[in-house]
Amino acid sequence: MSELEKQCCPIHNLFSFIGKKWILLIIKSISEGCMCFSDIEKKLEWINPRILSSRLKELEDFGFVSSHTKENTKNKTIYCLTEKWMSFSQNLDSLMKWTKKWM
Amino acid sequence: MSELEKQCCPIHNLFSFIGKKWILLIIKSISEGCMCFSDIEKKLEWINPRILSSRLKELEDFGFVSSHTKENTKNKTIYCLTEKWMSFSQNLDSLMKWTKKWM
DNA sequence: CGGTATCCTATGGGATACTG
DNA sequence: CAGTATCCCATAGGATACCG
Repeated sequence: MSELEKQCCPIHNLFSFIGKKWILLIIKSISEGCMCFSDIEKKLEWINPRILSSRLKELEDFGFVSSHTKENTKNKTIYCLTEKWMSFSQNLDSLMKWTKKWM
Repeated sequence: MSELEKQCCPIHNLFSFIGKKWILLIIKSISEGCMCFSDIEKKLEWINPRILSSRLKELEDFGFVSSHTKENTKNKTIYCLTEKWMSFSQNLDSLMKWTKKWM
């Protein structure tokens, strides 16, 4: 990998991940409070369950979402945002200001 | 479009655009100084000319790159970064710090 | 309810050859 | 040199049906 690529790679990975379809909408949904699968499905009326399932896994792998399966409640899994996302989201304010001015 | 989508859309557009393959590498190349097509091609050794051409157009449409065709020099077009990119790039420092800590 | 499986199409983008 | 044209394949993701 060239020097150029080394410099760009982490930012590219970050942007291409967050830029994926549904990712931000899913995060925004969960940001209103931890949610189970069908809650998110309802919020994002047109999402395909296959896509939602795979996005949630990707979000977990990336570290922006954590999932917890509640005992006793027959497989009820809830999804929450992580510290990693909270930390990242601090960058969003200035980015949103930028988009308002330039996009 | 739902309220949720309205909130996320500009950021999504921004991230999905910058997250595209080659976009950051092209920008990084040009950031060393305005360049013509073949200069960028040489820097990014493995890029397909069809892709480079289309990415440069997208970058122009997005407003991150401007192109100027020099008279007298038979179709020599040079590509430069714009104010819009310069303004955006001010957000990159904190993002890079974030990636160093979290990715 | 909380997902998986299957199918299908559209788009992305690489390889290569070509043009003014 | 500065792209464009053609072809081709892999992946993304929507539709729908199904399962424990």
